[in-house]
Amino acid sequence: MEQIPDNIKHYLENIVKDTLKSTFNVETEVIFEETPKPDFGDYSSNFLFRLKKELSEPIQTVGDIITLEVMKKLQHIASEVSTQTGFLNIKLANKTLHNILRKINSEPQEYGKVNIGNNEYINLEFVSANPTGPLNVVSARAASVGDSLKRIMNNAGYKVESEFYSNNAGKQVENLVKSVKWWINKLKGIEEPFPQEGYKGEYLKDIAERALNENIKEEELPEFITETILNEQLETLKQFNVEYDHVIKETFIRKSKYPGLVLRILKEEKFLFFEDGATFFRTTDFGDTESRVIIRRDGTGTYFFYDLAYHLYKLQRGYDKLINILGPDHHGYIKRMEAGLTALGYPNRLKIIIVQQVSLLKNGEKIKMSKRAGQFYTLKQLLEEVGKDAARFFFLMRTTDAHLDFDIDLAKKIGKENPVYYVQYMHARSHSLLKHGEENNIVPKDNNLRLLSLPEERLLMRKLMYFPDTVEKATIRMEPHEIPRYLLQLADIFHNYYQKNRIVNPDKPELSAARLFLVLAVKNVTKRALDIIGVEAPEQM
RNA sequence: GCGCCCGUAGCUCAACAGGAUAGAGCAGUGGAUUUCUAAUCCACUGGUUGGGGGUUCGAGUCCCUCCGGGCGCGCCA
Repeated sequence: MEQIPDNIKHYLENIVKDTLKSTFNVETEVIFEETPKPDFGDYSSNFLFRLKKELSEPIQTVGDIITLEVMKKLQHIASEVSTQTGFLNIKLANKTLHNILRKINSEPQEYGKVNIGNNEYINLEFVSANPTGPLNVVSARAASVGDSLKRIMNNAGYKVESEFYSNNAGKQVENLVKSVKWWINKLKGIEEPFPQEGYKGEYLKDIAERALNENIKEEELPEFITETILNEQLETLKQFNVEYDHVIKETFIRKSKYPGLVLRILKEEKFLFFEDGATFFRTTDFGDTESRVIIRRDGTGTYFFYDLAYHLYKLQRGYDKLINILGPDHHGYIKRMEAGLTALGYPNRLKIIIVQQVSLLKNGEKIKMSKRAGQFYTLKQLLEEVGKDAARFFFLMRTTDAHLDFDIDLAKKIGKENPVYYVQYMHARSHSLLKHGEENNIVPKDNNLRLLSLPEERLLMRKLMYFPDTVEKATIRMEPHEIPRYLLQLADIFHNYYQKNRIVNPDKPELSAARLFLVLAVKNVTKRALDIIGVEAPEQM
C-alpha cells in the first residue's frame, strides 16, 4: 500500500504553511476545513482572506503562485488545487481515498486516534451527587457527557481518570438522617411532624425498613443510609455503562490532613479575615464578587471549605489538570473555586464544564420535578424506559451548554425518527451485507477500488476520511456532541448509497468485492465512533 | 438588582477560529418495495437567524443596546 500521511488535514496545513513561508516569507496558521459542498473539493482554507492586509501583492496573484506550488508538492495525493473563489480548495485524488479505506480496514482500532494529549494526567470528576436520593436526569446527562469525554480524551492521548465525589457529610445529610428516623418511628407507630427540611420520597421508607431489620444503631445510621444510597447510585451508573476509577467520600476528606492544610496555607498567605464570628476567605482578591465563609460561626466548615480541601487532595495526587462537570445550578461556584485554587498555589489547573438542564417530555408535555417534594424522574426509570443506548445518545446530541429537551416517546420509538436506531442500523446493515457477501463467496477486497466510481461512493469515502478530524474537534472543544452528529451524517450517506445500489451481486464479483471493502470501512468507523460514546454497535437488529 | 445559559423553519436543534447559496431531523404533502433486514430511500413545502445600531472584504457568529425565556445569587451542598 502506498504511503499516505498520518493525518491528511495536518499534512495539507503544513505544506501550505511552508509554501507561504518559503515563497512570501509570511508566517501564519493555516487551517483546513471540510468544504461546505463537495463541488468545492475536499478541504478548504480561507487564509488568503486573512492575509489580505499583510500581503503586498493582490490575493489573486498570491493565490495563483500558491496554487502552482502546492499542486507540485501534492501531486501524489491531490487531483485539483484552486484559489478561484479566494478560498484555497483541494480535491484529493481518488487513490488517496482508497488508501484511507485500506488504512481503516487494516487497523480499525487505530483509525481516528489523535495525538494531542501528550500523556497529560487528568482527573475528570462528574455526577458527584449527594447521597440523598436516586440520581436525576441532569446527573444522567452529566454521566453521559463525562464518560464520553473520558473516552474521547483517552483516545486523544490523555491519561484520564474518572472520579465520583460523594458529599456524604454536612447539613443535607443531617436532614436526610432526620427524614429516615421519622420513617423508622412511623414504622414503629410513633407519629411525629415531618422534619422541616426533610426529604420526602418513598425510597426512604425502604431504607428505614432495612435499618430496622438489620438492627442498625442510631449512631451508625448516617453511614448506613449514605452508603446504601451511594451504592445504589453507583449501581445505576454501572447499568448506564459508566464506571469510575475513583470514588471519594466527603467524610474521608474531613478526616484527612487536607482541611488543616487549606487553613494553614490561606492563613499564611493572609487571605482570611473574621466577621460576625465566622472565618471568611477573601476570594475577591481573585476576581470573585464577594468573599466566602469557610468556617461558620458555630465552628463548622462550609461545603466550600471541604471542597477546597478535596481539590487540594486531588492536585496533590499528581494530576496536571482537573476537570469538573457540574449541573447548571453550580455556575456561581466557578469563580469561587478558581479563586480558591489560585490562592492555594494552583492557578489555571481547573476546568469546569457546566452541563445545562434537561426537560423531560412525555406525551408532548414537560414532566415537573422537585427533589424535596419527592417528585422526580430518575436515571433508573429512564434506563428502564428507553434503554442505555438511546439515553446516552440523546444526551450527547446537543452541545453541553444548551438546554436539552429529552423526548421520551421519541427515544422509545423504533424507526428513522429515532436517531439511535438510525445509526445502529447502519452498523447492523453493514454486518448483514458482509455476511450476505460471504454466503455468495464474495469477500471484501482492495485490489479493484477504482471500481468505486459513483458519486455516492466518493461521498462516503470522503466522510470516512473526516472521522479523525471530527474526533480531534470533539477533543479540543471538549464537546462529545460532534460524534453523534458525525454518525448521523454518515448514516445518511450510507443508507442512501445502499438504497440506490446493489452491493452484493454475484454477476459482478469484482465490483461487489470492492463495494464490500467500502462497507467494511463504514462498519469499522461506525463501531469506533460508537465505542467513543459508549453506545453498543449491534450486528443484528 | 447582579451573574450564567439560551433566542435560528410549525416543533427540536446544527452551522467547526467571523467565510462560499443559513443546514438536518420531526411534523405536513406526494412518490419508491417480486429487497442484500422498508428499522430504508427520493421529491416538495417551510427563514427579515428576537428588534435596533456598530466593527469589516465578509456577521447567526464579535461589540453596544433593547426585548423575551430559563437557572443561580445561603454561615445548604
